[in-house]
Amino acid sequence: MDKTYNYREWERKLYEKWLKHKLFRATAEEAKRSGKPTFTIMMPPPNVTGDIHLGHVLDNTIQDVVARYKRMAGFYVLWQPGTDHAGIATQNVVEKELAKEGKSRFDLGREEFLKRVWEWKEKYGGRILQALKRLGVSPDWDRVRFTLDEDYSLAVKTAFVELYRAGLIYRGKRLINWCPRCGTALADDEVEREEEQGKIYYLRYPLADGEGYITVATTRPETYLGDTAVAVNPEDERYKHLIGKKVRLPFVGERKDIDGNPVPPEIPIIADPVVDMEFGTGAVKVTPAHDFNDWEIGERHNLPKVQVIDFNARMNENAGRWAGLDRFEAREEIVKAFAEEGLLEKVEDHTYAPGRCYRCGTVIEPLPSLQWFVKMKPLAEPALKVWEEGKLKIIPEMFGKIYRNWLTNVRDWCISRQIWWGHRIPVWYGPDGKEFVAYDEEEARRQAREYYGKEVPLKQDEDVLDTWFSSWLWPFATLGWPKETEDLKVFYPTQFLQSGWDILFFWDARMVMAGLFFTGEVPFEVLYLHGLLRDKYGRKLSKTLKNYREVFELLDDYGADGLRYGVLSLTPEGRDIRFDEKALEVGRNFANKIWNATRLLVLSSEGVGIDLKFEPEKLYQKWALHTLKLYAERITEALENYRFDEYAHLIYHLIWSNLADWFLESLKPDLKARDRNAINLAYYVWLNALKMAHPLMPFISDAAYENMPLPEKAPSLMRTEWPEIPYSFPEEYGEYEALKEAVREFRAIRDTIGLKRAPYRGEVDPIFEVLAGAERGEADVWVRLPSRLEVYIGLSNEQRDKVVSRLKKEIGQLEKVIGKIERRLSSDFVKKAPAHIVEAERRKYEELKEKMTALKRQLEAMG
RNA sequence: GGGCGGUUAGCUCAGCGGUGAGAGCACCGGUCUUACAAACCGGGGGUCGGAGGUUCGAAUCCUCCACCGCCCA
Repeated sequence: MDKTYNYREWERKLYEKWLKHKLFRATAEEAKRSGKPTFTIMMPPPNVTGDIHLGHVLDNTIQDVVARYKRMAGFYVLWQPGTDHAGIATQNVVEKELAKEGKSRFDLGREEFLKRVWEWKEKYGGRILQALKRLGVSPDWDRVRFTLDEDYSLAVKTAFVELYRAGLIYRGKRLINWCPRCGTALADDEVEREEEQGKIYYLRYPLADGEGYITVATTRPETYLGDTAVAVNPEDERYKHLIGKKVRLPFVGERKDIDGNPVPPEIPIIADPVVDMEFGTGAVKVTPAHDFNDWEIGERHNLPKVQVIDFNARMNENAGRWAGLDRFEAREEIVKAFAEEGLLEKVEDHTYAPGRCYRCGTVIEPLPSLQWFVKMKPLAEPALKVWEEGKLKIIPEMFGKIYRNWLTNVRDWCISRQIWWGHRIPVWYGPDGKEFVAYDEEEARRQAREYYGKEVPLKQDEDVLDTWFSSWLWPFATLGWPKETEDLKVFYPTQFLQSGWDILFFWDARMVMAGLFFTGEVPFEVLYLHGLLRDKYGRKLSKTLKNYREVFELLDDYGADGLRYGVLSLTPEGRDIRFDEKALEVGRNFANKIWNATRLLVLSSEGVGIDLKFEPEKLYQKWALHTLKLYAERITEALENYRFDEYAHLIYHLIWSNLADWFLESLKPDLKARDRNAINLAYYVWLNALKMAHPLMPFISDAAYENMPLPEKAPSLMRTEWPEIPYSFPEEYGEYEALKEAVREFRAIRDTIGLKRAPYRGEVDPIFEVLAGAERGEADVWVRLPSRLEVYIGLSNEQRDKVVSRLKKEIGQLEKVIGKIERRLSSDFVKKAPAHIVEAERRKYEELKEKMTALKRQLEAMG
């Protein structure tokens, strides 16, 4: 074995081996043949043209831990991988490429453009999955699905048609979030808001009937051109007398509303209770066509809707002299015009939160537009119910409340996107605009023939569906739905789904809705949400800040296991993760520790027949077996409860702090003596520890396993059984723990004097000598260790003074504790606390008291 | 405005009613002890955000306050 663990080489070698043995493969036939219960995990499909980042590392480490653990625990595991077509993001990437050639997608036309995107996808689409392999993850790569696969497209069309026929999809003219850069509508949750510094403008609107004006405050003066009312609070004494009067919008001629009807520049002053009297002047301009609140007000008061900004974010013909200007240029010009006429009262700095496109950051423009929507209420209610009834478990619990809050307030979902890359909406229109919803054109034609009584030309909707409209079908569409496949029967519903909390609404909640609606099943038993990775200062990881390193670099520097360990051990339950490379160092060192400990075992047992047969004899051996058992129980529990950070810490503590630091040190004399029984016991202990490390650190554990001369071996630890340790030695465990305490105290005293070895006296297991650096011998004084065991360290007269202060300190501490227990034992505690607690407290008191007397006597004897 | 969290050692976090408050990192001192210096041994360090309350017992439960953060409008 090499002196240090060469992870690069082993990672490559082992992954090849795992693939060669088809260890990740999962088929319905084999699942049935195995007779095992199935356990299905759906990989959140990464963006097909995206690059791997730390979020993927965390995502996939968690899934791999679960997948490998469940396989070992006796389940037949399917981990379904795949990628997502990420409509807007991918289209953006290709459009950017085109832009370099000076072209737009319209220059190419739909068909040619899509060809280009597919080319791009073929070229780069496998990249992210390839990158995941370096992490050592174990999904069934033979089943990779893509949301634009032919089968998958059928699922999407079916979903659309079924929802439409159930009356849950409709087309309507609504105010939607429009990204002028991406040129598409967005769903509400695709809009992000963050506070920024802006300005608030106070505009004077002259009253129509003559003298005076009313001042409105706005952050978006350019939309005044589309104002159709001024609203005040009905309780507002300042404006009560103005309600019902009209103002005349300056510089405005006749305008047309969105239905083409003329709208005059005189607009009413209306009263509406939503108006905040404290904000600005207490009077607000109402622009129903460009603001969601105003849209609502408009609906209530039957106001016309005047659009003044077009889909390119330019002012339209309703803007009169400003028509054709960009909306922000128009703002400047309009403010200037108001100022010139003395209609600008003032401008103040103002913090506000404009909506921005989550894909490109452009300020979104609310625009009235004809779009397709999904009615969410009827889908949300059952999704909420299954959680309330415990049929869906959300971990950590806190997110359940957030899930509930969202589902309770959910609004209709705008699913049409004005882009080309995606699932084209399966709707065809007749010459009169009549819509025919069908799986394909042929069926639409049939419907049209029936409707019109003759053949008419049909035109398919130009738009595509929101990507989430395809990914919400992922748990069953990947398994063949709507066909009734064997896969679906065997592997669905699934057991475990994990994601970052940021897509709880986008994806997780919607999958529950879709699962219930289309299959009548909760699509997964457990929804596990983890936090988002941030830098060590708590900032989001971002390309512009460059506050992170590439995953490949981290893999090179720390190895896959180091990265996996580091990321998982950092992950607190539910909260965001402050990423620090230091944690990866810990992981890398841990892997190296495992390697070296294995090396000790292997090198020191050459020539000894390993058959894993042994009899627990010595104290340290029984302690080790008991420790192994304790940790196996705790680790299993942590994994069963999806407490991954705890799992990471437990396995670290077992292997390093217990087995390496104590067990292997205690074993050394027996190794030297080539004690066959001791060595086989050690192999047993070590093998089981490696098994428990395997889900988190598959490479180093398997590398160690490969190096161990065992009678028979599986192709990977993943194909071995999860440990259940049938040994229990509570007595000896306690005894050895006391011995550890004595060893530490002996070492500490020896250290303060600066000795490498020191004489000792007392009844202890012989291993004490090895561990403590103690030997039988003579001394001037014998000092009792402040341990439960009666062990003495022998000192010369000169040395003892150095120890006195240490003893005094220990006595002081003990006194405090004893005092506390004394008070407790003479209080109501004795009467009211449960008997076994009181009993334990009494025992402890006696023990400490005894120790105290011994120490005090000792101190006196030393003068 | 509605909802959800957090505040424990210098840092990141665990502990979430049973009792000298833990881990890793950082820090200080020592060590080439033949698996490992990516290591070993030892050490210092916290009035568990504040104030009340419940309890025999509170970092842990309740109330209020302060500060920080997230989501939705």
